[in-house]
Amino acid sequence: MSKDTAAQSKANQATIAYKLLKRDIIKGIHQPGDKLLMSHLKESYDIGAGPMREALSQLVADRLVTAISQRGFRVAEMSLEELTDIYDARAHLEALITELAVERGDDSWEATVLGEAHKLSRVNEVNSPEEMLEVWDSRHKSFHNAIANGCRSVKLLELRASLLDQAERYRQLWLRQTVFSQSALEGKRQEHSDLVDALLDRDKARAKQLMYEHILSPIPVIRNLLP
Amino acid sequence: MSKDTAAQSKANQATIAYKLLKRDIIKGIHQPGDKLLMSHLKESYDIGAGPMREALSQLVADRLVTAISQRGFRVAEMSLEELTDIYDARAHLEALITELAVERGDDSWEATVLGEAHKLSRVNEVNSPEEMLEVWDSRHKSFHNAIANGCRSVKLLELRASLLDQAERYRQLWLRQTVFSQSALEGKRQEHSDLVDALLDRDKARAKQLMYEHILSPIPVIRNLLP
DNA sequence: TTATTTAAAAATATCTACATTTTTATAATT
DNA sequence: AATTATAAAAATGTAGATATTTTTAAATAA
Repeated sequence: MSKDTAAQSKANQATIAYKLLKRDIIKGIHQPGDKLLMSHLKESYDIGAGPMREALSQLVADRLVTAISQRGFRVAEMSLEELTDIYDARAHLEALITELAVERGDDSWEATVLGEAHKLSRVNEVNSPEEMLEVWDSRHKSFHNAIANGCRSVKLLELRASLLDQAERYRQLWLRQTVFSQSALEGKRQEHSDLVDALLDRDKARAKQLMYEHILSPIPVIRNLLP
Repeated sequence: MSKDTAAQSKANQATIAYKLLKRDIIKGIHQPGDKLLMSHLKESYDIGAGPMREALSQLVADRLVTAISQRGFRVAEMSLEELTDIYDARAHLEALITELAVERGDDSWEATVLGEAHKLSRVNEVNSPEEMLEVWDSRHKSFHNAIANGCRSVKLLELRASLLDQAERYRQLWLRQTVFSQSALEGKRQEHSDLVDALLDRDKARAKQLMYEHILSPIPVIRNLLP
């Protein structure tokens, strides 16, 4: 039995429910503002009320769910204000982390970044559009993670992960538009290439600026798609 | 009945336990690494296992508690590595937020900062040393919050609050040393005064740099006191 | 003897089923 | 229409059952 399977089989009900519910909220199966009825959740995820509440509290900490005492839980709303706020924060934080990565990253960091950039530029041998979406997104994330990891700050990376989670529902809107448009995809390719150049040149200011703009670039697309 | 009292009386068991346990961990009543035995917690906080687990999961999200499935909960360890990591992240984040506050803060922000700075400089009419500690800490926090609020970014302020929570056990070590030393207190007074000058001058670079150094300054003190 | 293995017992964590409290929806009344 | 009473639904909490881990002690091997 693999390590993951073993870990999964040991995971408690609350953890399992947390992962499933988080995935379903990001997928949009539970829409923003939806009431998360305990009786419904218990049935859907085949779990008792106790562990279910535990999972819900964790999602409240993640800001994907809101709670009102004695009145239950709802999927967190999405709004233009929040979109702007999250992306502003992400852009500034990612720019900071990029700056630190250029300062602190070593040779093996450079190598990893280069490798991930290459993999991302070669997303071709896929069968379905759905697979394309999945593969590109996964490699895009790996590429950006590789850059960020250079900052060597556990806490900054945790804050970054928290903002990424909060941005994920908005990102999903942008992702389809981008991956299924040759011109948009080519634009991203160019941005990533410029970014890698600045990183390898150890040009802190330029890398920081490029990353700031790169993070903010999806906003107009998302703004149009927001319900 | 006041709004607060009403909210408190309506709060559920998990929320009450969360607040109490968090306070006790920060106070050091539960020491780093301590096992948080469910039977003991249930008795201490007079609560069932369900809500207690809910409170514990939230503290895991706050990084004040660690959990291992089927093996329960422990108070998160403290370490020199974590001290360095948290304060590095705090310094960079607070510097960023200060920069944004100088850019984005309006007249009423300036006024509030000035007002809080004044209150902090006038911590005198106190009876006991313990009260001194409490009042100075509270006003010091209000002063820094006032500065940070100028950045107008809900999400960055949330990330800041999260790091503050994680730093709190380390900060407590520094606080006593500082508040009970006339020279240390005078040093802080000077730093705050310089900071306010830079903010009101709208000198972004200087304010950012001063804040960065101000946040890092407690590290040597804490390092000496760390068990 | 000392160390290691095994098996049973105890302690502990976790979950489920049910009980209680609170909110919400509906109907009746003013 | 607004208010109150009533019933249904829902959230929250409790107690005890179940499963897992840890401890203990005995047995075996080095």
